[in-house]
Amino acid sequence: MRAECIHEPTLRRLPLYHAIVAQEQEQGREFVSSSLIARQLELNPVQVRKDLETTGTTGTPRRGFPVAELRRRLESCLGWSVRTEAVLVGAGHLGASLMQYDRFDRFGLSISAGFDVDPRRVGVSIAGKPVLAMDCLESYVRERGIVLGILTVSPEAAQEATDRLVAAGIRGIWNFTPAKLRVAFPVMVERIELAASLAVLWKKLQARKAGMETDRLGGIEEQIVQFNR
Amino acid sequence: MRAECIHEPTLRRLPLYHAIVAQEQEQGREFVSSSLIARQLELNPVQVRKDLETTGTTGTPRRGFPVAELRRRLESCLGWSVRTEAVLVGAGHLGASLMQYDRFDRFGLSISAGFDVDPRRVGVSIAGKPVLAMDCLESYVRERGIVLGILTVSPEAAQEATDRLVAAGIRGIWNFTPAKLRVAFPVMVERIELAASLAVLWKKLQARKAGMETDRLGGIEEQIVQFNR
DNA sequence: ACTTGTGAACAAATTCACAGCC
DNA sequence: GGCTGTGAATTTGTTCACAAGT
Repeated sequence: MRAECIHEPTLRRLPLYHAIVAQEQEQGREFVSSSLIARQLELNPVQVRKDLETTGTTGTPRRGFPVAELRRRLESCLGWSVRTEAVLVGAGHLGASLMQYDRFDRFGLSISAGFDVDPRRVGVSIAGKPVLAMDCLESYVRERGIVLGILTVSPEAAQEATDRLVAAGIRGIWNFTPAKLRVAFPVMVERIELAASLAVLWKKLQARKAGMETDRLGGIEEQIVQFNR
Repeated sequence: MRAECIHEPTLRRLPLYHAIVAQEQEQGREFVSSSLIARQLELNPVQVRKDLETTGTTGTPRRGFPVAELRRRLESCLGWSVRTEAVLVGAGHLGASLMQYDRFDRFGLSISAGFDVDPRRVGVSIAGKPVLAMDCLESYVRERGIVLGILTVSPEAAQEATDRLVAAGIRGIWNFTPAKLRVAFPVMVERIELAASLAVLWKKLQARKAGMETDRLGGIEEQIVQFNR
């Protein structure tokens, strides 16, 4: 709906809500409350309500939010109801596992082909999708009007692959490499930040230790638990 | 150093700074300025300075920050200077690609073994690391005092694998599955949020379209470019 | 009781403005 | 001129407090 006014922190929480809502729906529940969701995710119920409000769903007091409608709206806000075709560049182990990952279906994402420089990988098919030679990339993307590229090449090869995707007319790149990609304006990049995630985990582990010490001294424990989001 | 007072948004940017600093160091540069980093990452230079300040590095006017020291301190804050052993559970395609991923070395992470329920995967070795049967998990973890588990099993198997890791005395779990894991307090979980990342990318793509329309009407373009972080 | 929904208060994060230095 | 460093202002995000509905 007015999906552009959902701010990023909220957007990033929506998939979590969706998982719970879907699970509750499968168990036949018709209404779900913000506090139920909050409890399971260790979040503040008000935050959950505010987030759900941005999806346009309206709950009824004493009962909660209607599960079916909420799920539909979450999926719409997440962009899961629109099907988008993507090509994947770099059909190594990581690339292959993404090509096989059937869950992308629910996210509205379908990978229609993989590309690789290595001739030994070219010609095989992974999960029914062909792995093609890099020569075919531009024509394939252009002919099919593909808008999204998934990048799972080595970091050294990342920029060149990007340039070719951009030249072929791609609009967005989902970057699984640690490289910072240089792209011209209208192309959007979203990177999976492994290093950042790991850094946060290291910090949580440290905080845990610190927390347990203050704990022994009769300190607070809630703030530590909250880390575990 | 006083790594506990680094807040999360800053921490998540540190790997980006590190990549640039390392690159500049390899090119023989001795000083790097916050504005140079900011330009490359499309960030605000003040933010870069404030972030770098939390690492304890102090720059000198007109020259910038000393590259070698800055890099060392970044690595220390990121936890890359401490070596941590991990086990990986779920040696499928994704698991295998993580076991082979040599870049984890720099992050202070070393995966010493993989575990899998599938007997066809057990016994092989990936990147010189053994893939063992799940029966051996607890004893392996306990004997070696392993603190970190990497979870790359199917979402259905995630909770059970988690319970076994926790029972074996693991302290943190790096969760590559979409499952929300239930763990007892002192265990910390950090999840790679594919769905959230993809949702953000969908939104960027929409925003791009909207941005280009307002652009045509003589609007602003900077805020859109900023998305591309 | 238990819920939604919301304005106000609060906290966190970012950006601005400018002083000081080379 | 270009740079660091920092308090203040601003923006953004979260939580509180409470009215209202069932």
